[in-house]
Amino acid sequence: MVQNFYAQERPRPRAYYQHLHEMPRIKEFEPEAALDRALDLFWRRGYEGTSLRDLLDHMDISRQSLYDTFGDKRSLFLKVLARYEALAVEGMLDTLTRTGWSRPIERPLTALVAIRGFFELFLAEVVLDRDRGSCLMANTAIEVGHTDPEIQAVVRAYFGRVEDALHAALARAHEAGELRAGSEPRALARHLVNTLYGLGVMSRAGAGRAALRQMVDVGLSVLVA
Amino acid sequence: MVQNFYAQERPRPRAYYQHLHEMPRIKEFEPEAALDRALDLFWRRGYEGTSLRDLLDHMDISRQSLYDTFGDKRSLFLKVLARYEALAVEGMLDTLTRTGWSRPIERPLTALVAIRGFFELFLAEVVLDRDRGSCLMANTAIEVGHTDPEIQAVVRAYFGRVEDALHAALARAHEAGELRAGSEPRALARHLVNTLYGLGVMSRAGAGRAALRQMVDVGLSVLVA
DNA sequence: GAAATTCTGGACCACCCAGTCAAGATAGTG
DNA sequence: CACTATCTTGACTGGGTGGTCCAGAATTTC
Repeated sequence: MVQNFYAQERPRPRAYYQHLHEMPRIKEFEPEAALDRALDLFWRRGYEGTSLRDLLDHMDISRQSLYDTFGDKRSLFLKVLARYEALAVEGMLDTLTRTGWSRPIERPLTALVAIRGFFELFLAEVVLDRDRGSCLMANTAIEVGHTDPEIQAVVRAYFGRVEDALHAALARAHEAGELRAGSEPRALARHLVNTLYGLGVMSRAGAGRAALRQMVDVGLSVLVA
Repeated sequence: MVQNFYAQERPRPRAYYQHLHEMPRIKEFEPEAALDRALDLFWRRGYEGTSLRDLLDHMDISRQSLYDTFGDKRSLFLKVLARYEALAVEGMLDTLTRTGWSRPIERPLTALVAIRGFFELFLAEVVLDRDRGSCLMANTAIEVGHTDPEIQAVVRAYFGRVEDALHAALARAHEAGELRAGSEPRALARHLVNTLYGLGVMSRAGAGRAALRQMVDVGLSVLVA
C-alpha cells in the first residue's frame, strides 16, 4: 500500500501558543494528518471531482475548522500540493541523491542503479496502486495546468525538481562513464521525466503491469550502451 | 491551427427520413459540426469542467436538440470520444500506415521517417497548441479512467489502436533492418505510446518547445543504433 | 390544407456547490 | 473564578448543476 509513503506517524504537538500570554483551548485535530487525508482524496478524484462534502467527511473535521485552518478549497489544494512535494521528496526523490552505499545491502550504489530503483519505487507505490495510478502533480497538470497559472507554476517547479534530481544522478553516471557515448544528461533527464509521468496516463487508461514494466525498461534503455 | 485537423467541411445531409411515409421538418443543424464544437470544449476543459451551459453556448443549439440528438451529457461525451478517434485516425494515425511514397515530395518513405513525422504532427497540432496541449484521450484517462470502466475501455482501445499502428510501422522497419539490433517491436511501440502521451502532461505543466522537442528526440533515439 | 416532426425559448425541478454565520459546548490559561 | 480561543453543530445563502417539460413557431411531405 502507498499509505505509509505519505502518512507517517508524528508526535502530536501540544500547546502551539505557549509564547502567548493568554492561551485557551488548543487545536484538537492534527492539521498535517487532516492535510494527508485531503491529499488522498484530491489524488484519487482530482480537484474539481472532490467536493467540500467529500473533504469534510474524509478529513473528519468540521466545516469551520477547515476554513479556519486551511482557507478556502483552492488554498487547501495548494497546501496539499506543497505537502505532496515534501512527502515525495523525502519518500522517493531522496533515493536519487542518496549516493554512496545502500544501507541494507551495504554495497556501492551506482547512479544508474539508483535511477532504476527510483522508477521501481514509483511503479510500485504510485502507478500500480489501484486508485492512485498516477502522480498527483501530473493529474493536476492535466486538469488545471493550462487554466490556473499559479498552480501550473507549482507543478512546473515540482517537475523541474524531479528533472534536476535525475540530472544530478545522470551527471554522476556520466562522469563514471556509465552512460552511452555522446549522451546529454540534461536531455536524458527530460526524457526520463516524460517517461515517468506518461506511465500515470497509461496506468489510468488500464495498462497492465507487464506493459508498464516494458515501458520502463525501454525508457531506461537509452541510458546504457 | 488545429481546427482543420478535426473540423472538415462535409456535405449537408438532407432528408434523413426519406424511407418513412410521413416526414416533416428535417434537422436544421449539422450534428457532426455540433459534435465537433462539443469536442473542442471537452478537450480544453475536461468532462467535469464542461457544463451544460457551456455546451449549449458553444454548440449553439437548444437544450432540446442536444438531448434529442445526443442524449445526456455522458452519452454526448462518449460520442465525442468516438468522433475524436475517427478524426485522429484519419488525420494522424493514417500517416503511419501510409507506406510507400510521400505525395508532395515523391520519395520513398521509410517506416522510421513515418514515425518521426507522426511525432512531429502530434507535437505541432496537439502538444504545442496553447489550449489543447494534450490528447483528449490522455486527459480522459487521467480524469475518469480509473472511475468509469466504460470510458476507460474506450480510452484503452484507442491507445491500443495507436500502439498497433506504431507496432506495424516498427515491424516494417524491423524487417528492413532499420532498427537497433535485438529490438522488440511490441516493446518499442509501447514505449513510444508512453512517450507520446507523456508529452501532453509536460505541455500542460508548462514545458517549453525546446524541452518537448528534446523529449521526442531522446524518446525516438531508442529505435536506431 | 392537414399531419408530422423539429425547432426555439423559457419555466421548472431537486439537488449540489463553495462559502458564511451564529450559538453554545469545551478546554486550556491566569 | 474569569478569560480566551477553539471546538461542534446546524442553519443559511446565492448560484450553479444536469435534466425534464411544455407551448408555440417553423417546415416539410402527403
